[in-house]
Amino acid sequence: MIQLIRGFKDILPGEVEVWQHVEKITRALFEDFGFTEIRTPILERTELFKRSIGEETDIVEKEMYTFPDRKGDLITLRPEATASVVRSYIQHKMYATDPVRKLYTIGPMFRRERPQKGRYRQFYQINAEVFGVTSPLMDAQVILLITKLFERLSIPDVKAHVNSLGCPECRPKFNKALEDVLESVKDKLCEDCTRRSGKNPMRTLDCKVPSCREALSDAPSISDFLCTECRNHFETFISSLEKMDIPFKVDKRLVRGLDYYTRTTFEIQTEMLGAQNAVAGGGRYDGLVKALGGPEQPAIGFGVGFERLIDIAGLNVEDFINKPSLYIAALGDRCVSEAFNWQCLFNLEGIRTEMDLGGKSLKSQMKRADRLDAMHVLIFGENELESGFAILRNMKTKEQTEISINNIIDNIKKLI
RNA sequence: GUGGGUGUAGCUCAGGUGGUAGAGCACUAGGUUGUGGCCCUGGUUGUCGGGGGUUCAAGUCCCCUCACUCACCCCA
Repeated sequence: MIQLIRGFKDILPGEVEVWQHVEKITRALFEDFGFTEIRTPILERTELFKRSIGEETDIVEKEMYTFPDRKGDLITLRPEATASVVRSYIQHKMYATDPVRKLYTIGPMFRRERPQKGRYRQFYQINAEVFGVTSPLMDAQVILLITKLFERLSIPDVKAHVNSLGCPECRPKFNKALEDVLESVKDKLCEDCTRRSGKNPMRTLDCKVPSCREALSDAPSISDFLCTECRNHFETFISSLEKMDIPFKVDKRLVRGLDYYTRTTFEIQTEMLGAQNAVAGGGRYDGLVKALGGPEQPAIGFGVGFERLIDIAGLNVEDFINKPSLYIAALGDRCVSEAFNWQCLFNLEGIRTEMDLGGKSLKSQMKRADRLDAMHVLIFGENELESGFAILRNMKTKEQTEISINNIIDNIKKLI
């Protein structure tokens, strides 16, 4: 037997209904906030991800599905959505008609990591990006949007963690100060942190190894190094979160794994996912559009892990499954072929109707109608064919009524 | 990439110290010659994850491998 690929997953009937429900809620909310959908390819030139996410990141270094196509060009299954959306924004010169664009997309991402709870090699993300707005008010609105999404999906116990990573003006000063501290405690750091110290010192801040946390307990905080503009930006952001009554926590150790972030970053965390505590994450990336060859346009965006969302949403599959409203139990060849016509007509009228074409006994047809949870059963055998009246049984009340076979579609439409 | 746990019927799982595979549920047929759920009776289903080894004999012991799962790492 051929099995699906490790870390990949079938979404089966039953689950799909829940997915559709979550998508529906998401689209409605995002569109109310002025977002429009964009769909980009899942394959892009490898270069795009290297330049946006960063060469030194774990994603690019060891998690991407990259391979040469038949001409030898290196292409990659997208590990995240932002790079593609930015590419598309630039390529189609969306900034020309109106630099302010609010885009969302829902689709699969691919990362070759070891699978575990809440982590798949193909996973779905809801993504939203806002281009062309510098104001921190937009940062707050983005958090509001995520918070409301969770609220509408009745997701309990999530908390927004927020931080500022500064900008190309102030971050180097912070990095310098951090590097000095790292240098002074370098013999206490774990192997990973030693490596990070040189390449990406900020990432040592979210190391979970206790000895590293201890060694870095009085490491400088980025908030002490923010330039005036970044500080103002962050403060306005915080105060507008407060004004909107959005619960959040300033988390100075919140650093993120992608290089393109500037200023505001955030993560929505939960205790319900085992080791994976982030359901959503994102931030501002004011330099990325330009870095990828576009004009200087600020941007902010986030991704929500679809599987993780569904994991903690506690939605009942039963509430979403589609039950037939009518089951036709026909007996004998003549009745089956007549009933078959009716079934087609009912379906075309929007009345979901099931029947058995295999010549089964009435008892077994009733059993199946029961299993499918059909509301009504239409019984139609030789007796009914002769009398001209079929029997309609209500499966809940067990009430049975005779229905004239002439105009049976209309007669039944009136009753169910 | 590293470590732990688990792989037996469609599902949930039994199968001391090796002796040739079971239960419940599900499915199906009948009891009820044309009426579902409850009850009763019968029936179907297995490459015991895969490969190799030890043995007269392996679901059981040994080796290898694969998958699932949880954790590290990282992230959605």
